[in-house]
Amino acid sequence: MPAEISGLRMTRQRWEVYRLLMEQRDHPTANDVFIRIKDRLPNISLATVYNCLEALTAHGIVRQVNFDREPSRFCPNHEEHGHFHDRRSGTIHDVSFKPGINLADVLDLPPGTVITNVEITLRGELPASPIAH
Amino acid sequence: MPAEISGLRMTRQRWEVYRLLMEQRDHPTANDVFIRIKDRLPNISLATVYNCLEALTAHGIVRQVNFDREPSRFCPNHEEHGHFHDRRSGTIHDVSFKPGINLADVLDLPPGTVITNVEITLRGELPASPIAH
DNA sequence: CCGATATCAAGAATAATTCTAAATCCATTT
DNA sequence: AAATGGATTTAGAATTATTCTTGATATCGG
Repeated sequence: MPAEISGLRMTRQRWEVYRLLMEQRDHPTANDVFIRIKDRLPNISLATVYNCLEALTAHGIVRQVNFDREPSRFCPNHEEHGHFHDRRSGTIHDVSFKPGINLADVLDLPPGTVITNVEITLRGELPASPIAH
Repeated sequence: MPAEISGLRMTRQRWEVYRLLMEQRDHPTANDVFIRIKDRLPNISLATVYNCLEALTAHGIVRQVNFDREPSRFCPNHEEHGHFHDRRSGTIHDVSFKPGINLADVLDLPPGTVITNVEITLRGELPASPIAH
């Protein structure tokens, strides 16, 4: 366990939360993390999971993703990306821009606008997998 | 008051909620609507405001907009557009794509993906108004 | 006008998240 | 190593936006 990541001192709990997000990249909720992490930290509390996720988020180590008013989900992907929620499977997928595309270039914003944060969420259906039939 | 809009039967309450959203396009929350609408409907309940907003949303007459986990906001703008939250003033502005830009063209999605819903939210700072100095 | 159905109102219930207070941990100094 | 002080963890209470429940009220077709 590193002593710190991005200036955030690592504790056992923060490290295990971070590790779980890195290993299970399906955008779990705080409660999902709480349930899954009990293998390794049987005594952790839900409040601590929230604390850890908040600390990791505040330091830019993980990203909080919201779909409408559903429970927040968390992912450790640093690339600028959006999220696609597949109605059919209920799974969430990272979506990036096509190479060379810059968000500021496609949006109609006054010149000089500073964008500090972007959230793009999509819902729909992915095509049936070409491998699957 | 029309008998219905987009297949939704208009009631006094729904009509006033709708009218308020059309007239005050600053993306109010349900509670904002509740407070503002008391002039016209002193006996309306917050639950009814929620009911009306839900009915209007379900019929595509207004749109529910979420910023992180803040209270939902509502707007009657039907154009495909995103929302920019200006940190300096706290105001929310509609943002559209530049003419000719199609979201599906700039995102890296598998061919055949069906997008049913898009939400784009931005945070940042608008430039100081060029008129203002 | 009458009955069926939809809507409204008031307050209780829900659920995600945050807060509180006490216990514990950890790094540093004595 | 013990003491100190600050950060972290824990458990449970509190908060808050929203939804649900129930009974009352309004509305529509006949």
